[in-house]
Amino acid sequence: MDTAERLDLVTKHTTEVVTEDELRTLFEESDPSAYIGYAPTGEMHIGHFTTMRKLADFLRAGVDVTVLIADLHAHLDDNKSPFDLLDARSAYYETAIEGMIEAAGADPEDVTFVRGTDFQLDEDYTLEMYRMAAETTISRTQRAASEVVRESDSPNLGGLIYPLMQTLDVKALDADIAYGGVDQRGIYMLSREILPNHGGESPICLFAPLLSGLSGGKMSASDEASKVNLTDSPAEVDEKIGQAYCPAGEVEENGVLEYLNHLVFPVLDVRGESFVVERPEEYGGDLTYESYDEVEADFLSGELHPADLKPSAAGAISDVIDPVRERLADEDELLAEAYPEKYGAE
RNA sequence: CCGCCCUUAGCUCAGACUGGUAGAGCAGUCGACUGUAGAUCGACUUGUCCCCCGUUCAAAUCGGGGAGGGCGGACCA
Repeated sequence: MDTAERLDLVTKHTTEVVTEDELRTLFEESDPSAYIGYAPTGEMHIGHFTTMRKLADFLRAGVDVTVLIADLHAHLDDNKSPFDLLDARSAYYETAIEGMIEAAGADPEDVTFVRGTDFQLDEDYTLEMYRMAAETTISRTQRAASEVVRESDSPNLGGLIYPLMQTLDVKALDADIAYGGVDQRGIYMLSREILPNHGGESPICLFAPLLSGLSGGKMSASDEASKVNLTDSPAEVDEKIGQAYCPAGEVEENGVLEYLNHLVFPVLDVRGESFVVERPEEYGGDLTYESYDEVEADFLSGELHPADLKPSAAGAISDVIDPVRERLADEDELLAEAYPEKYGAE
């Protein structure tokens, strides 16, 4: 695979590359390494899946991939995970992520998993963190973390340490590329700015798009109707997609189309399958699509009506999610221990 | 260590001074209209009033104690 192909594979379905020149140089000079970090907080959903699916592209392009389960970060961010549940949630995240990588057509064995507490308590790391804390202003740190850390009138100190640690993670994991959703942009721009002053190099950044909520607007992790969960049954997926905001002929904030674009088609692509819309004869009969662009074109022209698209899209989404759901169902103690108040015994 | 303020529906808050067992907006649910959803109309639902004790015929409301959160002062050899 030549450099142009690798670049294409690595950058497609991203919203921004900082910077493309640096990335090209990186591929010409070496086999790069990339990392993505996840703080094990709430349950994983389809947004995580679209971001994670790209790891399959990285692996195919010969990029060394590390997934960081950022357990300390999960507690630092407004105590989103209780301290004594960090291990259980980390275990759940790891299994769910392995399932997503496998469902995306890659081998989870090819990915290196690391937990935050494996290295974030080391003396070198800690010492450098104190230096950073001394040399970085509160407002700069707040701005960096504003899209990631929970907003509050009385923010905790943990939310300010959060982006500093994330910056040090880049160096500790020896990652050339920092990958994540665009919500991470603020933090990694801070990293690019200050990491060179702390013994590291500015990471090259790749950002994945965030999916719109199914009710229109931003997806909210706490609003069940705005997203599909990895544990949703086909019936629940049908229900949620059926209720989704999906104006005919509009692409803006259209979650159904975004799911197809960023998750369903990339996976069908790897499997060599096409997307079939079952449609009553009354409206013209079934349609078969080989690419997302064809779907979007028909949707924009009015040829493809939302009421026909939705059930087929829901079915395709369920298919893609299914392996992950089954994996989690087989190991139901993972969810029970990670979220005892929801899945716990009795 | 001291002082002041806050805690009421899923969310933001009103009601407290002048006790009579609770309200608004948003959210949510259900219909109508659309070959989906939304928007728009129409209807509806929503509560250990932070906890305990006390006063009273009656406490979200008054008194005492406690918990959680916020702000300030003091201390600064």
